[in-house]
Amino acid sequence: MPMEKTFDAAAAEPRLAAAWEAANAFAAGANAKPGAEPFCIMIPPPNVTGSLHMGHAFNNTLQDILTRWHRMRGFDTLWQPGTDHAGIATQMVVERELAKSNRRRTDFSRADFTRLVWEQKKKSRGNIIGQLKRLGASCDWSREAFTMSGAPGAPDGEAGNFHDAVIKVFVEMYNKGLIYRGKRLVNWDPHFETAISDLEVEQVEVNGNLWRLRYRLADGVSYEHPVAFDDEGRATDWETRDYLVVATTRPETMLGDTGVAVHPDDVRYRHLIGSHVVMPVTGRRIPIVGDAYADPDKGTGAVKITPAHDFNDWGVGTRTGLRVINVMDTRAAIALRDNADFAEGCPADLIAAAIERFDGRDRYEVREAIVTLARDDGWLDGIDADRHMVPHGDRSKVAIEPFLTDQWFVDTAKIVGPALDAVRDGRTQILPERDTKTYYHWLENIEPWCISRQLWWGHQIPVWYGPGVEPDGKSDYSTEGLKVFCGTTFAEVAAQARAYYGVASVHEKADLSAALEDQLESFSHAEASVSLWRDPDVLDTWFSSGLWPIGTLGWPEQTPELQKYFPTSVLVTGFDIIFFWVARMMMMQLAVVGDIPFRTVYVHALVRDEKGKKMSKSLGNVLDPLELIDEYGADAVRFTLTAMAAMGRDLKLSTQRIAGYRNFGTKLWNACRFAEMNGVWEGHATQGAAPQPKATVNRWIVGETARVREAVDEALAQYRFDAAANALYAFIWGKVCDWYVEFAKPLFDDAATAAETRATMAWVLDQCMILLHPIMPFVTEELWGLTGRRDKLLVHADWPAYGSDLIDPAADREMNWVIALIDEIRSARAQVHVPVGLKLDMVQLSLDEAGRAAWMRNEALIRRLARIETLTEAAAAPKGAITIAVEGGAFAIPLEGIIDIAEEKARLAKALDKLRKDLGGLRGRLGNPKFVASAPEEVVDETRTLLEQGEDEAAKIEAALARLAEIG
RNA sequence: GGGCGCGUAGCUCAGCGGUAGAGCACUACGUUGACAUCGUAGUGGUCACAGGUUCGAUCCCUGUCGCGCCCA
Repeated sequence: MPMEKTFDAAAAEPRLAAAWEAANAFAAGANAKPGAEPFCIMIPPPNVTGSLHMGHAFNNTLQDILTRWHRMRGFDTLWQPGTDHAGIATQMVVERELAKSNRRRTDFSRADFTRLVWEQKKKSRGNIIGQLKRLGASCDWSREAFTMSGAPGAPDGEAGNFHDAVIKVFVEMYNKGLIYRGKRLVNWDPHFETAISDLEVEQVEVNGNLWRLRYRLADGVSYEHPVAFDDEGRATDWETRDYLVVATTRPETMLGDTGVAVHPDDVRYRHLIGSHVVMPVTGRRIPIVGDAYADPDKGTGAVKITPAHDFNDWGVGTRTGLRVINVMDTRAAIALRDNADFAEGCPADLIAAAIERFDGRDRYEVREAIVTLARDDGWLDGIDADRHMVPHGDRSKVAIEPFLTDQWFVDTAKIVGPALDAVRDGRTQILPERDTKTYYHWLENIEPWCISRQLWWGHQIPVWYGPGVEPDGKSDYSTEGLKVFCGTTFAEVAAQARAYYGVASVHEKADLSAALEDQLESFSHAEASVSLWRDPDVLDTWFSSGLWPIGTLGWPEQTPELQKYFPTSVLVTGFDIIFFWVARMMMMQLAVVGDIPFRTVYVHALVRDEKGKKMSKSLGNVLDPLELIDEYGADAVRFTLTAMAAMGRDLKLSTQRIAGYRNFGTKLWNACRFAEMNGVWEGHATQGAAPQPKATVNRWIVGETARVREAVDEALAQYRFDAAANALYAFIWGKVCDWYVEFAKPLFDDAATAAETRATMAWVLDQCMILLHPIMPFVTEELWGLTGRRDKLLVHADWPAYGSDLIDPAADREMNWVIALIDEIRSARAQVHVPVGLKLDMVQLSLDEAGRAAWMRNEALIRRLARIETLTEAAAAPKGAITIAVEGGAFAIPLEGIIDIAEEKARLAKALDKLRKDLGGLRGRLGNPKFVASAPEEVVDETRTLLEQGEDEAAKIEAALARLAEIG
């Protein structure tokens, strides 16, 4: 059945994908040569509930190119797929679902809720995986991993040991002192009611106010505040104040103020350091402290200090010994009732009034209320509009609160060293190189990593608490006094506890109160026992995905895959997760197994819309890769992303561009169709070696093929995906289709050349399919199947290794001359408006030896492509002819009566003008003795040659012009 | 404020010490034995600006201007 005119991507893609799957084509080690070197890529696991966006499409296209390329080259290749359980994101999906029927997470038991999330996981997993498959991602799908596989409560079909790996790492790091628990100010997300890490906080610039509040000085103190200044900034007038004005963007936090800071060198205030103010509302007496954090140029120079609700204030409080008063609950509502810290040191009536007024209300409501109160009571000094940064949760999009809680931290300072060294000494290479700076900068200034999350979906922290034992033998159940047991299972922990407490039996209880209850009961038992309860928190998602390289390969089991594929070869990822993921994988792999996770990290940029805007749902400029695949085919989308993947640069995607590359696929398709019509594929089977044709044209295209193979390999070896794509585009369209296919037409008519041309064309087109396959897998696989008897699918075809040995320099020169001649004739014809279809006679005025030989050998195709009827020799050009000057010769085409003499004059004059300009430059250089002396010899030689050729050509054009002048 | 980039044809971008390229867009012509998802020919650039290094600078260095991004 003859080929269709175009490739039907929509129909072919599922069929081809099924064929690959049936052949197990992507399995680890498939198509590996004996003793092959391993090549392994770990997919950056998408969120299990996610769907494919343009960034994924880009990221996975690049990985697939590398994977397919290596697999075809016979490497022992593994592209490891999987998904991430994505703690907050996934829990959010389920909670949103529940909210539709007015239910909350807390309406369920933890186990029941977790079961719902597992169900959601099962339901959504297929989405993203199916979408990756539609892109053509050649992952070993039989090895699909999940960051929570094997976790307690995991349903059937979720076997695996990733959970074991995560727990084991936590326990080991805890035992080595790399993980600790601490009461610290953390970023608290009031929406999800959990701590988050620094990285999950986004700074958002918002329009707000700077409110100035008057805090009354205690003990009758007053001071002179400067109010007028001379030109040099010296105070010239003062007023007496018995209050201090502080400026704040967050008035509501004044309820937790425990100090006012001024700069120790600030002449306005420094004498007040050590004095006190009495707070409005609460009547609390708080000190004025000196600290360099107070910037004399910002606000009023005096800043209220709330150590419990601001990171900077926490620092000031720590340095100057201020109290810490927490006035908010986990949802960022003001919490004053039964708040002993708050009540301490304040008059009871004021406390009662404050509770009445503010307790239980949202932070923003209280802000309004405080400002109103301040205005009414006369301690609002003023309001200035102020634009400032407010930290927001990257998932919840609500303003985060610095919040004082007990959390678990990785002591990153202790494990950062090896991760820095590995990049510094080149064991791991980050590309583009500038991203190493980003990596260094972050790691060199690394902060402790808060890894506990107050969520239910995730790896529960393997820590159990029991009572502390005081010197007098009493049990201590206070938060600070608890004894921590860390182990991979309760049995392990129970053994530790039995030894620690010297008791025979240890029970596990749900929480502290259940444990206490049990403990009280145990007094009535004969046997001494202790009850422990597990830390309810789960680990940051990135803690587990930080173990992705070893975890997916089966660690802690010493699997053959781990032996073979670790350290992995390349990580392909976006720059936005260098900190989240890349740096942490480096630190953790080095800390846990003492080796780098990957040898190369290829960092790519962002996919933007065609105007350069970040794609976002709210802007409505999101291009959905799946819709694009539906419309243009996966190959077109892939090729577009590849061609635009200049290292480290954002790519602006337009559908026009995708359509252009879809056309490129069609172009190759039709070249193959042309071949089919000319019997090229009759009896064709994959050739092991390149053909050795005799005709110059065929020898030339074989050499060009060898060139592009080298270019593609070199480009891919350097991760220059764009260069690989462009080299193939230029070769297939610009060389094979534009010239070779055209040249072949007359060759097919000649019995002497037909056979070898068929063989050559078959080979060349095979090479096109092979070389293009990593970027455009579908159309090439389809063509491969349609065009010959094949032992293997194209996905497993042997990648060629031939090189410049196939280039025949003589054929190269000759074909370049032929192409230049055809170009010249076509250009001349078009410019003097000779109808395209008209066949003309041509006169050869002069031609050197090489030119004559070239003409002889290629006459048929020159005549055909330049539309020349006959060639005769003559010493001089006939009247009314156009002149064609080429290297080594000149031709004329008589066009008397057909062309406009003036037009031909103009054409030649223009050509001559450009030529003279070029020659002027060349002469100028050669005339400069310093150039001849200093420039490399080959550059000087080349310049001389160019000059000679140019002068020769100019002479011919001048002669032609002179002739035209005679005619008038 | 600190850091990293980027300013090349109308647009999107390659190039990078030897005198400027691609795709798209645009103009004219055209169904010549694959392809109109096409062909042929063409228009279009003091390579942001100013200095410096060099025989020679779009490319290297310095500064200026403009635009992004990241971290505070």
